[in-house]
Amino acid sequence: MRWEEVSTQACSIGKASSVFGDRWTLLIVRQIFFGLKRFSEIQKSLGITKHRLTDRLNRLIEEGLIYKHLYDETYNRYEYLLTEKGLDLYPVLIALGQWGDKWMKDCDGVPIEYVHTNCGKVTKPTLSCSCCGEPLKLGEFSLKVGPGLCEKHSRGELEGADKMIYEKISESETK
Amino acid sequence: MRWEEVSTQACSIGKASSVFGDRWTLLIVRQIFFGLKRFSEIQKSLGITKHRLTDRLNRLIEEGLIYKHLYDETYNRYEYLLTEKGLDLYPVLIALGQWGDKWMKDCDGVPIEYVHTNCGKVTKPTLSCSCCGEPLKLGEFSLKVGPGLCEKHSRGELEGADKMIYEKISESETK
DNA sequence: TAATTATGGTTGCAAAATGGAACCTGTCAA
DNA sequence: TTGACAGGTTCCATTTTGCAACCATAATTA
Repeated sequence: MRWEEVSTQACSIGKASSVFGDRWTLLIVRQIFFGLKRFSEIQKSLGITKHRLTDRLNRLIEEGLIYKHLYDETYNRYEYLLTEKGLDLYPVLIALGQWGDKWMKDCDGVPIEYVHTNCGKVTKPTLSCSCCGEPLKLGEFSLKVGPGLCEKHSRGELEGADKMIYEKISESETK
Repeated sequence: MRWEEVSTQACSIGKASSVFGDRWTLLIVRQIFFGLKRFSEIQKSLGITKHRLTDRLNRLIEEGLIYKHLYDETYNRYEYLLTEKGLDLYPVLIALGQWGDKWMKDCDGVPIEYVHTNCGKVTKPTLSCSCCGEPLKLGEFSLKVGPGLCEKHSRGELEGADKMIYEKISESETK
């Protein structure tokens, strides 16, 4: 599979990866999420070249994750803001942060904490079941072929990664 | 910041990104997570070149996310398995999948579903507060400078992305 | 008034990462 | 003894990225 084909996968993780499978994109989204909205802020903070940043911001605009807002007409200054689609990445950013906090920590402790406004406490966000609300732990859930893979399989359209995922998951289901 | 320096960030999302900031690494982890353990399975399913796959697998071993297991001595066959550190990425994979399900879906529906063994239902895993158990929605949590950033700031060690994140978050805290 | 600085870029070229294809070693199966 | 498969390695072309210089506009400073 060439890189351009990655986005054509049925698997949602694959599709999402096609947007974030490069050095900077996720870090740029992080910066905007944390409040760095202007070109120069993002560029200086990440040390990414302007060239590359222009490229990535345009890509993110094309993908509908951010939009450009002219906030000062006389100065002609822009800020980049997250759309609903972009904002909705917060579980990914938080999950990645939690993983980093746990597995790549240094001696100074957690760099950023999250305060749940409703209960007022510092929280370590956890994945939970949408039905029963219990934490979704490893080993307490199983994978299942969904309608998306199933339909494509019956039409004989599955190939590559999707096909092998289909096979592995159906195999594990019958066990 | 050069790419090699990304891993030196205090921010956990940055550190985590330094492992996954390339085209294939996260997809490889996904394949192993979904049950594709062998070199040739992963290689064929992703269509990645053997060269690149060797590279990425070695990197993942170095980082402690996977290990190589000789499961057939006479044939000299290996499988790649996730370590605890690698398995612990499941919330990231699931969160990314949920985002893709929502924002990059096609007409056939969700490709993969998760069944919560405890309650028996198909679940859409959600981030929840570790203290009160309520779903952690956008706008219902705030960011806070944690001990990691705080210590480094008082020692004057913050720079680049970390420094600007520190400033933005302290600013939002006082508001 | 002239020179300098800040923002938000673009352009051109060198360096690094990636992809494609061929090749290699060990084992088995026909 | 030929072929096939697993699990790689090597070499080279293509693509992506990084670096540095440049540009236009507006504001600030000397």
